[in-house]
Amino acid sequence: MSAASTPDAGGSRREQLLAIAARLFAEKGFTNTTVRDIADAAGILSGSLYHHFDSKESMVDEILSTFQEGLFARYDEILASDADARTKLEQAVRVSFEAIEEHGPEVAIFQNDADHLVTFERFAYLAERNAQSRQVWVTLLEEGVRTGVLRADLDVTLTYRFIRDTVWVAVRWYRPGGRHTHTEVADQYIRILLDGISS
Amino acid sequence: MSAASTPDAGGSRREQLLAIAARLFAEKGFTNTTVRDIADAAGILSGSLYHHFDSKESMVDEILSTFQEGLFARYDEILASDADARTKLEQAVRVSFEAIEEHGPEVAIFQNDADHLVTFERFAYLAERNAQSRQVWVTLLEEGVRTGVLRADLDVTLTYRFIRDTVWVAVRWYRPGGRHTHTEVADQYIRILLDGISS
DNA sequence: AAGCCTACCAAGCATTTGCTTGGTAGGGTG
DNA sequence: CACCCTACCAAGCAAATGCTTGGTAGGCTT
Repeated sequence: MSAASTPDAGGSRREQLLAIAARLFAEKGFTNTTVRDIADAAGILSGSLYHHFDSKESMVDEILSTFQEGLFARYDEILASDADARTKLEQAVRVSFEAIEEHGPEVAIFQNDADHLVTFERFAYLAERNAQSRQVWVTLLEEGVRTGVLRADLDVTLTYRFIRDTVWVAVRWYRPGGRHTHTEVADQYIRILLDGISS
Repeated sequence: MSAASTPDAGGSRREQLLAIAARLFAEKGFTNTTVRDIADAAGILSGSLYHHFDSKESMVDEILSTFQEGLFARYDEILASDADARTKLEQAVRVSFEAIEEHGPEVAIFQNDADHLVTFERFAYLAERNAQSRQVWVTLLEEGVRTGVLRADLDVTLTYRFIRDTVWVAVRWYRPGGRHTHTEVADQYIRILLDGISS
């Protein structure tokens, strides 16, 4: 096999630059990160970025769409499985914390900048993904209520919002290699979500 | 009483401009809101803002410090009361959702821009307030575990993060006058937090 | 009537921003 | 050896940005 097209161990130059950009976008926000910031971090001049990408927008576009494609493929797997609602709910939570572990910058960008980006036609798919995500959680919650594993008096919409927000906002403080693994965090979160903190 | 200094029903001109700025900062972020945006929304030219304020920074400074002063006064009241830990925890949650109801823009600004602002010396007090907030929740949780109203195996630090994030992130979707009052949202949240969603 | 204060306008300046243009060095291929 | 491709540099442009400066209109006080 010829390694001519991707000579670097860390992926193609294009992928390296996207990883650098993702980290900066996550740290400082999309609009607050300049193309000069990205170029400096990569050790090149800002103009040189335009050899690889059309625009700053196309960078964040590729970062987000690639990430979401992978994430929703995993959600779909869970939805399609024949486990009970409680198990599927747990799996969805675990997959989310796994995404924070493996794709922290992408999650952070989506959390911080999606509202702004979605106002451009180019990023309309972000709104669709949002609706899709809502569908995943609401479906699982309703199935849980119907099969009796969740409280019958649950406000499904409100609960969906609590779960969505709590899971993803963890990207603000979770750091790989820190005091807890993402699996431990997911376990604790699932315990609180299902059984509460009361004794 | 002379009404010479505050002729307007909606507060002084200064306060009006701060309210306009707060709304825009919350919507688009601090750095992504220009002084021309604020001036346009107020119906004046951007230069005229500098008759009222030293800088864009001093606007967000006044917005955040005023808000936090009021919020932490309420937390202190709760901490000083002689109710049991569970009641105090509930009260702290209710006060937080009340803040979202009454000071949505301020909460949103703190959530979205505090990380960035705190890198300037001028906003060092934001980090202190953060530590203070942590102290409030951790104190209540530890008291709850000690007095037996909360599970003995609770990871207090992790639980604190879950509560803090879940409560404040609600500012992203909660809208006054919407389908639920802030009191109803607080009730549902407390129920989930304490008892879980499991049947 | 004189002076002062509040609230604003009109114009512009220095810097930063995303992006463009024309060019070059090095390596592989026919 | 001629050709081409990838990856970059050097220089700069138009627009946007925070903020400054000098001035004006209207009301209140003395």
